[in-house]
Amino acid sequence: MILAIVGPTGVGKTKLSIELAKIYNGEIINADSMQIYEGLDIGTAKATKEEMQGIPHHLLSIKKIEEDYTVFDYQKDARKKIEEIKAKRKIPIFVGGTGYYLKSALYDYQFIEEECTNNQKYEELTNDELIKKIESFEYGIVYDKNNRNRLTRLLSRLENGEVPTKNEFSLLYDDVIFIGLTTDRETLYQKINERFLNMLIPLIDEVKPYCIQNIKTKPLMTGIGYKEFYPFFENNKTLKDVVRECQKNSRNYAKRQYTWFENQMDIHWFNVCYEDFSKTIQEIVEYIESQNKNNA
RNA sequence: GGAGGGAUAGCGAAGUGGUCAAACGCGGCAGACUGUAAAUCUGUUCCUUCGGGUUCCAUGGUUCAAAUCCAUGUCCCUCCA
Repeated sequence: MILAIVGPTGVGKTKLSIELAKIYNGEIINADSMQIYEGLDIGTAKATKEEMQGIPHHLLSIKKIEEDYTVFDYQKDARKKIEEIKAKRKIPIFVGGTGYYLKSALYDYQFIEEECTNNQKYEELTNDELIKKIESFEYGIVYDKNNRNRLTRLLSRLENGEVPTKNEFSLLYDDVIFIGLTTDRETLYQKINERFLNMLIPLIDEVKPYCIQNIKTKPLMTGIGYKEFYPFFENNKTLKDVVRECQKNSRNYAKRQYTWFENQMDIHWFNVCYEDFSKTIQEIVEYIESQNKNNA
């Protein structure tokens, strides 16, 4: 059995994962693209040592903020972790909000080995020129004409000799149980706003050194709760505005996560009972049991 | 008390007689996703039974035609006393 706990930011995935790990003798594999990085702890709401309660956590804080890490790396790392944990006769429990990472690990995504991923050679080209080059391959590919990131990546793949395939994926493992944690939108947004306010003071301590030293590596420039602080320390924005922006970005992110999970994966959703979390756990355990019975 | 300026969709803001259900930005909602994914990109945003219907502070007027012109009123801002 492999458990995969998904859901939008701020619903309570971490808490659930640790409870389930205790019940099923599991080890947790992080599926959050930002928690991969060391030094991004508060803003990514990483589980603390105390919260982990001795449960082993994998792929957490494994990279330095100046290191690159992509789905390609994640897929390899995650699959290796599955084998390692299974070999110990323990249960791998994926937890995280990065749907793409999770899907790449558990479904049959195939990434071609490449020398490096520098797309700098395309910097000079306009989108139209990129498109022209893409079309010259005559694969009849559907592309996002304004999405520069994806155009350069697509062209890079094509020039690397890759032949595009259909976008349908199937599960690599037949014993994965997907558990989605959710709540109504209003409650979620309220939770997100509150959670950010509660982490604000320690978060400022965490981000400040990066801002002051003007360190702008990829994770710092993409992570919500990090990138927004740079203008504040340059005195171009008030703290109030930064807070509002972080909360808004988190809310928008949560929405995008729903879009992914609902349309890219087959998730069984559970409404969280915040008054009595044990009820939620109970409900999920029952579901897991029923799934195991079906599989047996 | 006197002189000006303004009131436009959830918000900000264009528009100054017809091509205006009204640019654009923000916010909201929905979607896409094969190496940046907490990223990047797309669509949509007065109501609608998709035929239409009702809008640009209010009322009245001019005109074939008004968000746009005129009158009065209400509220807001600036300046003079």
